[in-house]
Order: sequence, then structure tokens, then C-alpha cells
Amino acid sequence: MTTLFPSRRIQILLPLPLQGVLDYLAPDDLALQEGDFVEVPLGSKRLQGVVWSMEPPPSDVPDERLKHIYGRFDLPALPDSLMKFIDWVAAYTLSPPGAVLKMAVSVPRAFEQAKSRTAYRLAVEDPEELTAARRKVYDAAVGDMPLSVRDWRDWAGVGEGVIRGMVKAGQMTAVEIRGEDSFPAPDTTLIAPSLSTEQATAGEHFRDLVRKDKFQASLLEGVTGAGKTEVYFEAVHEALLREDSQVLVLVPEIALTAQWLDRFKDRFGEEPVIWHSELTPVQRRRAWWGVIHGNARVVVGARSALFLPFRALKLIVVDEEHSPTYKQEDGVFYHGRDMAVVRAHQADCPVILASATPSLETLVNAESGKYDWLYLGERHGPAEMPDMHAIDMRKFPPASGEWLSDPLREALQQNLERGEQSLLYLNRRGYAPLTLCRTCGHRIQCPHCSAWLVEHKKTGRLQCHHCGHWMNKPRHCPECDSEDSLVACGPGVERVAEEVERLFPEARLAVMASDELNTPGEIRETVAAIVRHEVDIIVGTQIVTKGYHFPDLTLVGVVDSDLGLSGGDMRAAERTWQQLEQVAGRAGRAEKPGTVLFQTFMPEHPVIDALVSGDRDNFLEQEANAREQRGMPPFGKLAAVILSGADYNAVVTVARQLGRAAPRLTGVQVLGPAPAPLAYLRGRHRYRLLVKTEKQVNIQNVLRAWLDSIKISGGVRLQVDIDPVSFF
DNA sequence: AGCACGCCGACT
DNA sequence: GTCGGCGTGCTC
Repeated sequence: MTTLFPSRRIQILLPLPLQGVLDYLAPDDLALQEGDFVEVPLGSKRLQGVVWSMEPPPSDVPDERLKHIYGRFDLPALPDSLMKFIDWVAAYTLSPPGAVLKMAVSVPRAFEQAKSRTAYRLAVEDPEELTAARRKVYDAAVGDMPLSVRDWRDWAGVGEGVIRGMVKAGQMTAVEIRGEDSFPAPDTTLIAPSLSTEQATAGEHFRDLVRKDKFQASLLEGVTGAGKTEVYFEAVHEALLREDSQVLVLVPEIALTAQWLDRFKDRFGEEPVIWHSELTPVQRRRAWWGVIHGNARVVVGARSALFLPFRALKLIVVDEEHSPTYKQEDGVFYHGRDMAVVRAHQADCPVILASATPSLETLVNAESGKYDWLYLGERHGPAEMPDMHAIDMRKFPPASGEWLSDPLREALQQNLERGEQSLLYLNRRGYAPLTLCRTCGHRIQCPHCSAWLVEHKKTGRLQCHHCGHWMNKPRHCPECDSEDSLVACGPGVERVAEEVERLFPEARLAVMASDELNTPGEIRETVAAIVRHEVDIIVGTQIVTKGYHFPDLTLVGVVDSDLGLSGGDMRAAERTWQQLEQVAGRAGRAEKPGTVLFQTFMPEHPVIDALVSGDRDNFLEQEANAREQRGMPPFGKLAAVILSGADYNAVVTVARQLGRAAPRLTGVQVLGPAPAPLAYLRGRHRYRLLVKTEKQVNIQNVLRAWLDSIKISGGVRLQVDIDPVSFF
């Protein structure tokens, strides 16, 4: 059948987890190019998609089954580098390309035409005669930037009538600008802070890379407090000197970067464009439009910012590159740090991975010369590295129900007397991680997960940290019904805070945990209060490790240094070291020297030894050797196949079936199936297989061939996690 | 991801 | 005899 209007076949990628692209017909007279946003029918719905190819390969879907596209949106095309990136990520993670596209375009009302508004710019260069008011307008003008009448009024300090008069007189012309798409450009003329010699050297190196305008990955390693941010700001500055350039800075958790934003504003006069999943729909749309139209020059964001439609990416920075938060573990499983390197490669621009405690993966690449390696060994300004000591808890056991040893208590006391700030770190939210019945030994578990419920005294609840489940703390044991027999076991930050209150009733206390600080504003406020020294002792989880600078903080006590060392995870030691090194780095960041005390039951453990002796090279080398021997990443490849479902038997059946069909190839090893470490999560039973291959093996091909050979049914879901980081 | 088609329990 | 459960499969 021929259609009335001549049309051609094109391929559209829809932001849905479909197998691939779909063919559509587009009228010949509609100018289209790859990357264009179009609207198409799918079933009974209208959907937005992207032209993925104008020359589709032959397909077995005949022309007469094809539908016509409705039309094209008036938007810049999806940049070619992003299309390549989407295809690459899809192939690498074994995800449908549409699922990856979804991450790039899931912006409310992204395709609607923005309301345009009228702005005015000066039309005549240097008019000879001007009234005083009009003179003011000329003096206020910045380049030929168009402003609305109202903005001119406020900016130049004249009445609106003056502007309208100038329009009438032909001294100004009207331009239509899109309603929401402008961001103020960062100011590159501000005076940079003075840098130390090593900072300046590293900064110059990065400026050079940016000027070369080629892909190159670098590790910027620097002890905590060495001023890495100022160094990569040099690179950001250099990139911004180029016209229409864009820069992406990835941070682990955008909610926690208030201090970072302040520093950026000091350096560049404006706040960067912010991107994360908690943005309101309006903010999201505004940021996305700013990026695709090119006027969002610097974006700071969580890992999902990698999928923004940058037109002219000239630099990517991954701050705190070791952070496990870069790993996305739902939907499309990807590692933000690794994908940032790929993104930079495709955009052909430099990428800087910054950390005080680099991941083993990155260090191996730096050592092999694949990445440039810049090292900052001195703290900036007068600050020195803190003293680190282990407290052997076997020698100084606290009384039952208490968690702070005598040496740590004494150190806190002295620090208080000196009027300096202290931080107690415990990576455990809530009051107690376990509630136990003294009578029958019952442990209160989450009904939907294989995990204990954590007591939160503040809310009087027992709460699951893996799903949303909670219950009020009961008075009777749910198992044996004994009254008042439930006891809290182990410490969380709330409990340590309680102990501090008891010990130092006069001290001003702040608890920093995600349960206490819900919004970026609350975090900002608490951080500011600490900086103003309105707090003497901080008790905090994870979130205190996020690069804060507290000048008066001189003592850090790690309540349980051993937490996280047990439990078979190949990254347990590395991660614990990173975390503790980062916490330790909060101490003594200004003039006053810092002390760090690690409470531990195994002071001889390599992690504790590495921290106390400062010999991290030796520690990391051992870690690397251990992994190399076992063929683990980064020396081999690893993927996890996770099966989950509400019906235990169905899950096990599929798992066994997969295990039997496991590929038998040289250089490929399949481990399992075995119950996944969290064997029951959110009401689903979980089984896992691990695939380990030698480095030269294409693990994706192995997985595809294997997984395609098995038919999965019965409500069982299969997820593939390439390069898994957490093993839960 | 939606949404429609399709085979087995409690209602007018 | 029909309404409806959500299990499987398709959408160009």
C-alpha cells in the first residue's frame, strides 16, 4: 500500500524499556535529523521519542503496519554524544536503550513549548543625545543582553516608561526569549584564591588538559583538607573561558553540598545549575532546558546528571570518586564514576576524578599510566594532618550499655575544657540496631526483609532500614508475650548522643543523621551552627564524612571502627578505610592540630593499622594483590545476576535452572546460585549468581547468550548488575 | 512501562 | 450464566 503522502521509514527510540527502536513513517517534507524529538502513536497513546536513525536497516515489520509520526518538537536535537552514550550504557549494562533514554528525558513538560516573553536590548550603539534616565539605561547595559522591562527598571533604576519610550524612539528593540531557559553565566573575571605551589602545579596541569580539548582521565588525589576543590576549579575556570562550553561536576549527594555551593559562588560569582532527583518539576525542567539550550554552563549534580543533554561538554569532574553512592542499583544498574569516564571519552574532553581516598579501580588506572595522577600531599594553609591512635577496646571496655571508653571520654573532656569541638562518628542510624526479648530470645525482624528492625527512640518506633516498614515499640514481646522484657542491643547515634548527654550535661550537642536532617536547608543550618561554634560535640553517621570543613573541630572519635569489616564483601576493608580516613579528615583542618581516636577490638587489623600508621600504600597494595590473586575487579570482570520474587520456590527453581545452564567457557566462572546476602527484601526472596571472567572476555556477550537461553516466568524478576559494588 | 487479551472464582 | 482477578505478551 502506498500512502497518500510520500513518507520514509525512520527509527524512533521511546523512553520505555522496550527491546529496541521502533520503525515509524515520517512525511518526506518534514525536515528531520537524528536526535530530533518527535511525538508518535504507540498503541492507544501518544508518546514522545527521539529519532534514532534516519536509515533503518531492513526490518521484518512491513510498511503497512507502520504508523506515522505526529510531528517534531521545536527543541534542539539530542546531542550526538549523548545518543552514543545512551547506546553504550545500554549495551554495557544489558539494559534496554529505551530505559536509558528515559533517564535522559524524564523531565516533566520537557517537550512543551515554553512560554516566550518579550525582552528588550539596546538597538543603537552610541546615541549622541540622551536624557539622563536613558543615559542610566545605557550605563547599566551588560553587553547586548536582553532584559524584560521590569528587569531594566530594577537594574538601571529607571521607570518602566523610560524603557517604553526608548522602544518607541527606536533606541531599543524587542526580542522574544524563552520563558525559563536562562541562567546567569559564571563570572570568570573574579580573582582566584591563592594556591599553594603544589595546588598551582596541579591546577596548571588541568588547565592544559582543558586547553588541549581531548579526552584524558586524571586522578586528583589529595589528603583531606589539601584543597582539591580549588584545584579543579582551575580546570572549570579554564573550560569556562571557551565560548558556549559546558562543565559537569558530579558529587555523591547533592543535598550535602551547601558548603561546596558557597565556595563555587565565591569563585564564580553565581551558583551553578543544580541537578538531582529531588528537584521540583519546575526546577527540573528549567535545568534540563538550560542544558539542552546551552546556557547552563556549569551543572553540579548527582550521578543522573550524566544523562543531561549537554551540547558542548568540555570538562567532567567526579568529586569524591570513591563514593559508593555513585553506584545506581535499581532500574539501570550503572556506576556513575565509570560512566563519567565513558561520557568524557565520547564528548572527547578531560575528566578529573578527585578523592582523598581513591578507589582501588582508579588507583590501578593511575598507576598503570592510563590516568594522569596528580597528588596533593600537604594540607592547605597552616593545617597539619591529625594524630591518629587506636583504642584497644579489650583493654578499655566500657560498662554494659555504654559505648565510649575511658580514653575517649577523657579526650572529650579535655577538648571541652579547651573550648574545642569534637565529633563522634558511628555509621548507624537510630538508637539500637537490635531489639531482643530477654525472656525468649526473640529478635524483632522486619516482616518484609531479612533484617532486624532498628529502634528509633525519638519516634518511639522500630524501623526497617531497607523498606519503609515500621511499628511502634511494643511493651510485650511479640513472640512470648512477656511484659517489659524487650531490651535494646548495640548502639546507634541516638544512643551515643544519650551517653554524651549523661556524661557532659553542659555540652551543646548536635546529632547529624539523615533521620534528623531531612532537607538541604536543615543540613545547611546545622552545618552553619557548627561552623559558628554553637555546638561542642557532634554525633553523626555517614553524612558527616561528606567533605565538610569545621575549623574548630579538633577531636574525632570513631565509636566502632570495626563496623563493616566483617561479612565477606571483597570491598569491606577498602570501604571501611575510605570512610574512616574521610571522618578522620574532619579533624584539625585549621590552625589547631587534630586528634583521631579509633575504638576497635582489633587494633592489629590492616585497616586500623593503615589509618594509624598512615601507611595506606602498603594497605592498598595488599588489597590489590588479594584481588588480583582471586581475579576480582579491576583485574577481572564481575557481574551479578539477581533473581527475585514473592514466591520462594519459583525463585529457587529459576535460580537452579540458570545454574544448570551456566556457560562453560575458559576464563568464565559462574558462582552460585546462593541466597543473596539480603535473602528477603521488600517482600521478595532473592537468589544470586556471580559471573567472574578474565579481563579480555566480553562479559556482556557471555551473559546475553546465557540469559537468553532461559525462559523466566512465575513472577520472577531477573536483574543484571555489571561491576557490582555492594554485595547485598 | 502501559494496556489489552485471556483463562478460572463469586455475584445478579 | 456474567463480572473480574492479574498472568503473559505486544506495542512500529
